[in-house]
Amino acid sequence: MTAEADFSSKQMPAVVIGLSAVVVAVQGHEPKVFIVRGAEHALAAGVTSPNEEGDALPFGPFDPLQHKTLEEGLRTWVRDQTPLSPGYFEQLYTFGNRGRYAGQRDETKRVVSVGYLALTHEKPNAEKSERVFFGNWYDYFPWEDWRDGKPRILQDAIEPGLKRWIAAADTAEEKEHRRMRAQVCFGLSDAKGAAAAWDEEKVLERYELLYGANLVYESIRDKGMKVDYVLVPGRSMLYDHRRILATAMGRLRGKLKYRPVVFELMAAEFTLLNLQKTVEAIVGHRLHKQNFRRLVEGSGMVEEVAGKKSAEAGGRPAALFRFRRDVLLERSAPGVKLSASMGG
Amino acid sequence: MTAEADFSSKQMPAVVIGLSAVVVAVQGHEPKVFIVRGAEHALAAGVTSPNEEGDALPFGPFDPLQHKTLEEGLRTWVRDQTPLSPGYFEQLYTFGNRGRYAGQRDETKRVVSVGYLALTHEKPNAEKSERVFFGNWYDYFPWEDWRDGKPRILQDAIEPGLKRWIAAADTAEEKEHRRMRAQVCFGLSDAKGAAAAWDEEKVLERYELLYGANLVYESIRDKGMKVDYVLVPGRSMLYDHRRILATAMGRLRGKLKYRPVVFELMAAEFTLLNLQKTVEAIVGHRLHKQNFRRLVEGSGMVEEVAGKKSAEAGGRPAALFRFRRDVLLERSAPGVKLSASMGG
DNA sequence: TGACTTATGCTCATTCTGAGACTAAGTTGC
DNA sequence: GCAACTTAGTCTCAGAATGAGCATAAGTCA
Repeated sequence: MTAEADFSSKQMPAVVIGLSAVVVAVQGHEPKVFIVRGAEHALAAGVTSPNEEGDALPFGPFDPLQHKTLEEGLRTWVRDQTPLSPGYFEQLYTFGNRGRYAGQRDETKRVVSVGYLALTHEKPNAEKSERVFFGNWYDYFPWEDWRDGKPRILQDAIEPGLKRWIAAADTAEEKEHRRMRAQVCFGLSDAKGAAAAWDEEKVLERYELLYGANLVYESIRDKGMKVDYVLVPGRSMLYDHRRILATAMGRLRGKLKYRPVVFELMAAEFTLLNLQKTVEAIVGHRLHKQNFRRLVEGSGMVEEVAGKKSAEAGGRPAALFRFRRDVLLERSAPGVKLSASMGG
Repeated sequence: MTAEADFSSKQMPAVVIGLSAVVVAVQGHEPKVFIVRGAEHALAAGVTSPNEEGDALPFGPFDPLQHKTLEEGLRTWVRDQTPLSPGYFEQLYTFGNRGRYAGQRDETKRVVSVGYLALTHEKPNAEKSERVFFGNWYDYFPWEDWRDGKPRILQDAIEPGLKRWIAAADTAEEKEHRRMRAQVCFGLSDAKGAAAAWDEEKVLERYELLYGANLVYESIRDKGMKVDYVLVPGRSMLYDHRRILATAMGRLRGKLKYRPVVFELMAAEFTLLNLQKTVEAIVGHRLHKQNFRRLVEGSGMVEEVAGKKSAEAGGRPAALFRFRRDVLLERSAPGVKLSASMGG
């Protein structure tokens, strides 16, 4: 036991801190992430080879001289790279794995990336182009959307892929270990046929499992492998950005349940169905309408607005509600409790 | 909107990543943190002036050449600086505030610190010395221990201090803002006398408020101030380590409720009272015994062991239980639900 | 006007909680 | 050996929260 921590030694290699933002909005009942696409961006970042192209999150390096805090640095990059001004920021996680930052050939310049979650309300007319746009987050994680029942991709691609991976284990012990992980993450039924439940918050765990099983593009890319089988469908991202997105999705799905963060995604006034659809978009499954209403109204987090709304599809016009901002300052503001319900 | 992220520019100042560990154990029904004390340690770290001395967490810099991941680096430092081998690690938060790393005079060498939480079970005979020991975490946060009712320190020091701070606001608006924050964090009663609830998870928010109100030593130290009033009692720590500890306490208090992490703090076999006292030590308030038992037994997380125990104080011997490790692999393993109860 | 759509109110059985009474099985003092 | 005390463990009970569904209200559309 020797304490020889030494911050001052000259031989400590420089570390660059990368800041990435998962900027989330819900448009047309679909969860969206702000995406920056293209080789220019990658080139500007100086960490990829020129022939790499793909989707990325808004990101940039932390500059200790300019930015007083990490979050301030992040806000600067978001301001520079997006037309948005999210009202909510939250730090997610700091990733420092070697080899997880594709294109980074120079090992002496290690990038550690700090991921942030930002929430905003943007109407669908927000700036759109080939290079910069809001992408549906289920394009990157098709297996996470259970709103119309269990996604096909699970039977069609993931379960076979995982079974192949399990079978390829060297030892019986390793095989059992893989089986367990698959069961916990994806609810794969075990030997006895007992299927585990799907936990919608385990987004990162599932992605990491697919990465470890070489079933997503990033694992192939990072390890420089060639594969002769078909990868699991779903868009990939540059660097470790899909992992950061997975972290954001899991975190947001969890946070929703105990903090009133949904309202950051809503317009100033909204109907309860609107609110429900937004929550459903995030958590990826449907809710029981009447109970959702009871919960939200009973929580005291919203107040009714005088006018009515009808522009929606034909049907009885819904009452408009507004978030009571002051509850943020009251007791520990609760979230939106939710319980699965596959039926409408 | 310009994307000019540039990771490769030479002028980007070097950033050193500091890794700090909050290693928690519960001994004799008291929550403990592993502390490294002394000027040598601070000197070795090269970031403080020689005349500074105080309590610190085990910590050290992240070395990108040696450590494959941040967590691996942290484990190395914990191994080197403590006699422990915690079974549970979790990343807490990454702090990058300028001026929050005391003694750091050289602004070009900015330290960003990544805090980790580690849990371990250690009997009270673990290595003890003046320099390296387990300290009661309520020594650093006396106002967080409500096990014997509301701590005196709140009326005696904190509430007067906060009132002074509120009164010292420049504008009426700022005054109201301060009042609100104090109310939310500390349950200070508002103008109408309505007292808000105490949320045991808001440990960090409370510490930050005291820091901002210049009521703890660290705020005075970091800003180089002189004060003519008495600070709120409670041990301080070097650097931003008390803030990291606060983060750990809040996180652990929250996590306890939805993940079975308490068991990391327990011996292999334990009585239910034992388990309850451990939970109480962490969350800082008492629980209803019968209901706690009902919950734990009903959760299926523990199984009874054949033998009985009696070594405890005189009374009926309690049954011994053991954590069912396999539940970690089952569905989303639940935590220990708990509800306040001031009575035994 | 009738079919259809969405909003909103209400009921009901079940489970979960918080609180407490009560019984069981040891130890300690005399 | 017995009274007094201490901790363990069972059981009850009322009220709140939850999950599911029925019924009615208030619009649109053809």
